[in-house]
Amino acid sequence: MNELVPASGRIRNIAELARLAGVSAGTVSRALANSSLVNKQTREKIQALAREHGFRPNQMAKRLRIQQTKVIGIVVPLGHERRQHLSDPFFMAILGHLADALTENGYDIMLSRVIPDADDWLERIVDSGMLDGVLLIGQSDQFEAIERVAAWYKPMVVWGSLRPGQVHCTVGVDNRTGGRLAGECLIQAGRKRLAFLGDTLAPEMSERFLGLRDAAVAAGLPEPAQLGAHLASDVMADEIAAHIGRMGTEFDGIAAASDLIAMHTVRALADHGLSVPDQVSVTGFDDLPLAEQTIPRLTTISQSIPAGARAMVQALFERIAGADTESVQMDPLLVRRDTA
Amino acid sequence: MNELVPASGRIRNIAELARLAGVSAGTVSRALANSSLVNKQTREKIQALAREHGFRPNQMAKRLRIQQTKVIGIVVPLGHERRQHLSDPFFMAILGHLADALTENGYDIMLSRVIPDADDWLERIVDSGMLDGVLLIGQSDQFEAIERVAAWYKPMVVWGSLRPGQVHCTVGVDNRTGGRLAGECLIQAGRKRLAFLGDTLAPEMSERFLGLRDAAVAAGLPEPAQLGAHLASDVMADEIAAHIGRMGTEFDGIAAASDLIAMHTVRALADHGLSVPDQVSVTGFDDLPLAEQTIPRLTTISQSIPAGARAMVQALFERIAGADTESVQMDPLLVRRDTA
DNA sequence: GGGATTCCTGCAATCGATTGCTGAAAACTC
DNA sequence: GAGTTTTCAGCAATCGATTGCAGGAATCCC
Repeated sequence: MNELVPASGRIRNIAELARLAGVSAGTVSRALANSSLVNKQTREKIQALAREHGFRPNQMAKRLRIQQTKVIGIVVPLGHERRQHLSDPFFMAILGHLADALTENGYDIMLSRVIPDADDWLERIVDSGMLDGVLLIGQSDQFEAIERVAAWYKPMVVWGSLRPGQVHCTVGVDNRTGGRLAGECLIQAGRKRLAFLGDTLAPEMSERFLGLRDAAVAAGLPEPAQLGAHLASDVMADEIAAHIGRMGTEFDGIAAASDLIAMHTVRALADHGLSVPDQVSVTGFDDLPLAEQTIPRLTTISQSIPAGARAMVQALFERIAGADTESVQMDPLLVRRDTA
Repeated sequence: MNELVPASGRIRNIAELARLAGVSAGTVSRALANSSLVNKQTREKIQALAREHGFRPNQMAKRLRIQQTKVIGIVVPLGHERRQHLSDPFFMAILGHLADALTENGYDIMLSRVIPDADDWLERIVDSGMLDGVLLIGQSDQFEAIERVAAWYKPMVVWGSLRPGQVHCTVGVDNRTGGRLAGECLIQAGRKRLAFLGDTLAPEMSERFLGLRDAAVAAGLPEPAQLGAHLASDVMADEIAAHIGRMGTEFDGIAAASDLIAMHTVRALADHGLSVPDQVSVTGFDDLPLAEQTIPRLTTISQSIPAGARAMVQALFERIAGADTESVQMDPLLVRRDTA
């Protein structure tokens, strides 16, 4: 009967299915979209045929035509940390929540871990024609590049800190206040020799340090030391161990730049026979789910990751719809547990 | 001069750039691809023009034409665990390594977290025309669905366990042996009342339990208990705490189904005044980077995640190239630390 | 200078969908 | 039964690239 259609083999496109059904491609397209423009019986016949042959229309073609990809890019710029993995737990935690919110709304996720060597890395992503919008996790040291793109590309929301006058829309916590809270907590615990453990290249991080300094200054203490620690997990542990080994009991209050750094710090202190929180107090930053499960449990500054992810997605959707959204700065919260 | 081209505004496509350069669209396409088919001077002129106007060709169109998307789907089926997040640390760890390997080879990553309610969830992903290949993390309870698709869709590699005669290509660790190693470790530590903590719905997990049972039987011990624990992090902690609270000192050797469960277990035991490893021994599974940083450090079964990720990507590339690849089963390794 | 090569460039088909427009057939109105 | 409205299917343009083929111009060879 149907010598026009390859008897075996799968149906490759809408035209083949159309021939099989004895209608035109346009009709098939409408039928599969369940459009009332095509007669109910024809519609159901075509749908049944599609099901039977396991045919599904090519999304690439659809999206090209529609000019709407239903894909959001989630991008982690690793300008200052070339060796950091995607496996950074903070990133992973927020990614999980972003993925939940986006998939619920019918969007797919394209993941890019970018090491910004070419200076148009963000333009390339944004301009690829593959994305309806972009979520950036962290500003890294790429503030300028982000500003440049934000000037003309609206559907982009960035997790990070807010600088006065910036163009791009950020969602984040007030890192300076967070740093201050950590400092105040250490000071209340009677600590006087404070240190900040973590690199300060990314703006978020340097603000946390400044907050810690604010607290120290307000309490009449000397300026805290700043000890670098990379975020790449393979070297972080060693670096922290080296710091702890070198400094001995020079510091008695350590504000870590992240929960992960704090965990490593507690571990390294234990290895040197220093007990937390009896001899040294330690605070983290992020309040990852893990922070509650370590022994001792981590005292930390909560970023409210689920709320942050929701805010990012909401702002992004508004921007995709054409609105202009303000940046969101959430309040950090001190979560007192066992390490400070 | 050029009234054909919108004086302001960005260049939207190759045709506009062609008009600007005074050549045809085809030539622009070739020039941007740096094809030697176009004269060097024209080529450079066009490239300069593209740079100047910040023009980048639309990837969607290119990929439709090329029939090659340079996108790999990474999919986590959550059949048995509807509430599990992407933030599961094991998934995140392997995702990090997969992302590294894929981006190095010029592929983008499309992330899907799927709750398989419709039974053609995998067909829909594989058939979307958006992907050159698919990596599945975990078989969940979807063995049949995966087999069905693997019968006709070659470029797919699955992290999980190997059943005799299966069609789909897996990479994973010998989970049964891993479970046995954990059991032997507990038994060597003098433990006699063993329990497995974790759900056994996914094949990987049930094999780990069977391995533990093998070890118990071989040592003449009674069959270990199996205590369910969901992988969703928000309920896991409570469930584990409840188990520990209920069982008291009924068990003295606990093989956890994952490092995360082990961490929660150690924490819950500490909350009940039970010391690890003095009173109870605990083993994990996965050997996540975290396992080394907890206090006490976790004794666990190593899955060698980096090697596994590399193997998955390599097998996938071979399959994309048309080859048929064998499943890979890696040897698990007992990593003795402080909890058993 | 004539014929053979080489070098470029443009034309038009193609990838696989969607959708505005046109008009034939069916249904309805009076 | 003529005229009007509604329903539904097909045609062809479109999204934005890539690429095989054809052929004109330039170069080379003798």
